[in-house]
Amino acid sequence: MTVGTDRDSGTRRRDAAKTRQLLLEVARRRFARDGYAAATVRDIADEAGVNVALINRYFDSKEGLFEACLGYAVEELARAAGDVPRTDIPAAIAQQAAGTTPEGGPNQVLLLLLRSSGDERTEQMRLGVLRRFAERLAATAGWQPDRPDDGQLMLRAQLVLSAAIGVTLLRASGLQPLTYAGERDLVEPLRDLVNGVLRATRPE
Amino acid sequence: MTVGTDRDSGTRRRDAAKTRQLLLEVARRRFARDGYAAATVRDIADEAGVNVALINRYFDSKEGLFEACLGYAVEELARAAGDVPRTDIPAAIAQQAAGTTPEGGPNQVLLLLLRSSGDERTEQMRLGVLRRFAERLAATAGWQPDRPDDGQLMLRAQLVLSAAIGVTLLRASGLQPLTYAGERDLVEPLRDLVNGVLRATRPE
DNA sequence: CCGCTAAGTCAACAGTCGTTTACATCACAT
DNA sequence: ATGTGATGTAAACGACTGTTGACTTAGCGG
Repeated sequence: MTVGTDRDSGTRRRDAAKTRQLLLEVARRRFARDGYAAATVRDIADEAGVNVALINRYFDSKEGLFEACLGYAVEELARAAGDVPRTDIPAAIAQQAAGTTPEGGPNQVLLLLLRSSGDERTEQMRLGVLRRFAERLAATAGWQPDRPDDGQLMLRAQLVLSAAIGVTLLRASGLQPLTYAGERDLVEPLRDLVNGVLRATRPE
Repeated sequence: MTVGTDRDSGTRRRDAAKTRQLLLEVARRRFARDGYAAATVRDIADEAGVNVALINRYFDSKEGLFEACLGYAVEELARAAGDVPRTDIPAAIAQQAAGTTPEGGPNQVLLLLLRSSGDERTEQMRLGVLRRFAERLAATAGWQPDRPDDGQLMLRAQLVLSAAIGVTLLRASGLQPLTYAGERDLVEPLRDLVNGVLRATRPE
């Protein structure tokens, strides 16, 4: 083998890229679930099964680790938004929301977008993603970047975004039946919500 | 005067009830804005202009202070819900949301409902308020406690609650134009949202 | 005026936080 | 096989956390 000998085939006991990735996965879940301040680097390192010092080695600081998590969220959200055929927003929202469970399910991207570290630069990063996301939502209702907007469309788009984020949060809180509603249960009500907010004042 | 002499008329330099109240007000704002973990007892005490030890004297612990804040939120929310004529939910939501500003405005009750201390008992308290709030919302759409619900109505009511909480959160994040939208700007879009979600499948 | 209790302050405690430094160990090239 | 840089570990640092006990002082009754 080209990689070092080990009991497990094809894996190395020491792989910087792999442990870095592992730290990121754990940190994303912990930051999303507990928030920045409540999530400690020791907890993250322990759950990842590595030493605490590696966080500072690979990410400089706790803040750096959080920023890396946020960067991942940005990419993931851009990727998810890119797949949406621009007509079925509710389905996309339902999918995102459904991926968030109280146990810290597979997908907590939207939750991460709400956690704050207090750092100004990270905060701007966060706001930028939210703004772009809202613009994309507004575009589905006829909003255009150059054309002067009276603010109504963008405001309504941000209202939809609010709902998407609120659903994710309340699901994480364990509120029933919302928490244990499947993706399919969420699509229809969300469609009514989006239509109500965005199509209500649509000119044509 | 029956109260002790002081430069300010009618006020005492030492008043347990008053300082307790002052601590509560500051704590509510700090907990709502920064979350439980990030808000330190020293910061709260300093902003209130009193000594840190008084927090433990009056509220036993930081957890006790947080619980007291949550209790206030419960009362405040019940009071606000009591005034609503049960027909104009959107206006009430808009009012609550409008009271939340990024600088930590006059009203952060909904924000407080999302902050978690990790304590199990406090968590149940939090969930209880959310549940009751959702039930009240569902009732406006015809839901009744005894009648068996297929989950649709309650789910949709919780969706509205999600939107209300999401708006409050995003406003606190500083997202524009949502953040600087007045109460009057919010009412119409919120009405469309509530109608879209709750009236869409209404039988009659 | 004096004393006693309530109200508030002060300083320190033990624990935990993020971070750093010095050391050990593995993987690979030579 | 062996040295060497990359990878991971252990232990400690100072700062900060919530909390506590002893102390001081204001306010009221006598």
